[in-house]
Amino acid sequence: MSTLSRQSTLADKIGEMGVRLTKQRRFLIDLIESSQTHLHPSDILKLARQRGEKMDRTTVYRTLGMLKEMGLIEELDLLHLSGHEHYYELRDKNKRHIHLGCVKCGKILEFRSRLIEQLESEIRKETGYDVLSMRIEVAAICRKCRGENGDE
Amino acid sequence: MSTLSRQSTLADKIGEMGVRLTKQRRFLIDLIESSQTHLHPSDILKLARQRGEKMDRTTVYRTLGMLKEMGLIEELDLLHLSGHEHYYELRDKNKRHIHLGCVKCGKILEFRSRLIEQLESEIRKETGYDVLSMRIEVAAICRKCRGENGDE
DNA sequence: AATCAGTTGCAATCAAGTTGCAATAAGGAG
DNA sequence: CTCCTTATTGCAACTTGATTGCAACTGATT
Repeated sequence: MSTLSRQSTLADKIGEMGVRLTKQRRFLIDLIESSQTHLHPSDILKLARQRGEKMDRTTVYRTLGMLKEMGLIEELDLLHLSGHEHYYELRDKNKRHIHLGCVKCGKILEFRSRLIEQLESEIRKETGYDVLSMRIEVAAICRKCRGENGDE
Repeated sequence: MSTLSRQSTLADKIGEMGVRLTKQRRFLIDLIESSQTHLHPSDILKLARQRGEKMDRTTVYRTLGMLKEMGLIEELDLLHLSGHEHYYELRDKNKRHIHLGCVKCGKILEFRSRLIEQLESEIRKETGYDVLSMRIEVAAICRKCRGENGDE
């Protein structure tokens, strides 16, 4: 499940775009491609250091910014349920999804629906805007937290 | 179009909740209720100072935080098209809308659709989560900017 | 192997938002 | 209308997330 388990699509794409594939970029890309969770810059930095990679905060921000500009990753706020950092995930144009966060326990659930694509094409049709990306974040209370305690 | 043009619903609600209605809160509430645009903390502070109100950054943040907690205003990121500040707008439960931002000129368009309500009830039904608020922000290119210049 | 523009790391800086606490003022009691 | 209590404000210091300028380094092409 790590670095070489599958070909890095991002690395390929980046190479094609004439961008240098440095050790740091390779590490960050592998991390995002293999991660099951939403990562934020300090996560990435911490993981890099744990694995003995040389990596600076600045590089993390710059690389994430670049990947975002290229449309390869998606930036999330996750409703700022904890801190104000941004989170990042691999972009998958064919599988738009919603992030549903519980304001009590902080758990993030991903939710898919064909309504998202419908909404997107409605926007295109009615406004004439060219949609690049959509961010749908929902603040909610999960069943467990609702059951446990009415307030707090 | 200003302060007294209509009764402040927010001020009433706040009064009912046993919260002190100070000069600063009154000003901020009036401002948000009468504003046609999305305001961020430094806008509010600047406007207060221009009108000779005594107001501190801290108070702006605290008051916005309180109104947000009470569910009376909505917090937006507007995709961070300019800076990382948060924007605020009056909450209107019956009129959920999307914020559509042009990544080139920065213009924000509001867009309504019955698909939003459908999406919300679908989430409730399928996940069992109790939805408190939804934030839908779309990065796009407006017709004008697309026409003018293919890249940049 | 040599080259060199693209990248990185570091230190300094910026910007947004928060905290602790003394001074102030809202609004109910008398 | 004045007093009193306590919530609220303003200020200064601080924290956190992100950015910038620049010298040193390195990937990849010759």
